[in-house]
Amino acid sequence: MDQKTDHLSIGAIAQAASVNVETIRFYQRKGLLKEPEKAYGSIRRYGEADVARVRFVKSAQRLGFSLDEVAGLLTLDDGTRCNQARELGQHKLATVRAKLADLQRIEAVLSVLVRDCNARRGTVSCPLIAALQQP
Amino acid sequence: MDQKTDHLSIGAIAQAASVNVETIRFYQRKGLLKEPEKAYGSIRRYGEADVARVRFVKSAQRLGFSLDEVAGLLTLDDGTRCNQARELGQHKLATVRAKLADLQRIEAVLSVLVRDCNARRGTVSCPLIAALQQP
DNA sequence: CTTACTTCCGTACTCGAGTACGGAGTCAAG
DNA sequence: CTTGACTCCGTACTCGAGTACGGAAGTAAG
Repeated sequence: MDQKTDHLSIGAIAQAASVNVETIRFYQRKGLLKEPEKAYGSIRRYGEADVARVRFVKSAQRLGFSLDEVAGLLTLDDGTRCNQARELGQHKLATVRAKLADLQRIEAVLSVLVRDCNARRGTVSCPLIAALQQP
Repeated sequence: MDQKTDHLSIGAIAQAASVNVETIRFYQRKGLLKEPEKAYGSIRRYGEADVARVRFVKSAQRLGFSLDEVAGLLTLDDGTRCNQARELGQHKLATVRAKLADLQRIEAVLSVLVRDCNARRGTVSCPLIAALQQP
């Protein structure tokens, strides 16, 4: 990438991306992050692009993507094989929309349960628990 | 619980609750489900209450509760501590809503990316990654 | 130059949520 | 009463996503 911005040690990139140093190394083993060359028998240096990449992994992960899926999303960043990338993007979009629908359903159920819990205070049994009893 | 309805073998309860036999045994080891006594050197029998309990675990799990959290909910099952159950539910609801917001953002970005993929050829940076930089 | 942190790298461990295995014992149909 | 399926139980394995450990080499401040 941009050579002149590759100045961060592994500890610095880890801190910048709010992850553990070991996590950086783990991602490198998984192929999610390249291992930069060590200049002159020295230590590896990372740049802002690497920080962004790690943050991206973490963000996508919070949305329920597995690391393998994130790896797939990251190939969209290539820019050189647009057709394959678009195809992959379309597939991911479908799964995103499915997850979205699931979460919306869950949100609806949970919010009703929590609200009823408030409203029916004093009633014999707890509606949240009762509601979960039915399949 | 109700003795006269305790007639199901472990295979039967597993099937009734749509889980694996091993999952029943796993839940017993976790303390999520009691291990019924075996009547006279025979096999263990389960009742409808046990089926309901397993289904409860599965339902709560689908709402994003971990098994430990489900265990917590189950101890509140006497119905007298609705407030505590509500608090657990509220906390879950907050995390679900956070996920929803993130997911909606990536849905928007991903759909734009897919639509503009071909037009975007040659562009250096990836809007997908850019979109996930915030929080 | 010394001392105290970092990095490097491999291997190994953790944790959650199960699944699989294998040699008993038990049950139910024929 | 035998045969085949099911149960019991312990142990061990899986898989994803990291964390921890430990010795050797590199680096930065005094």
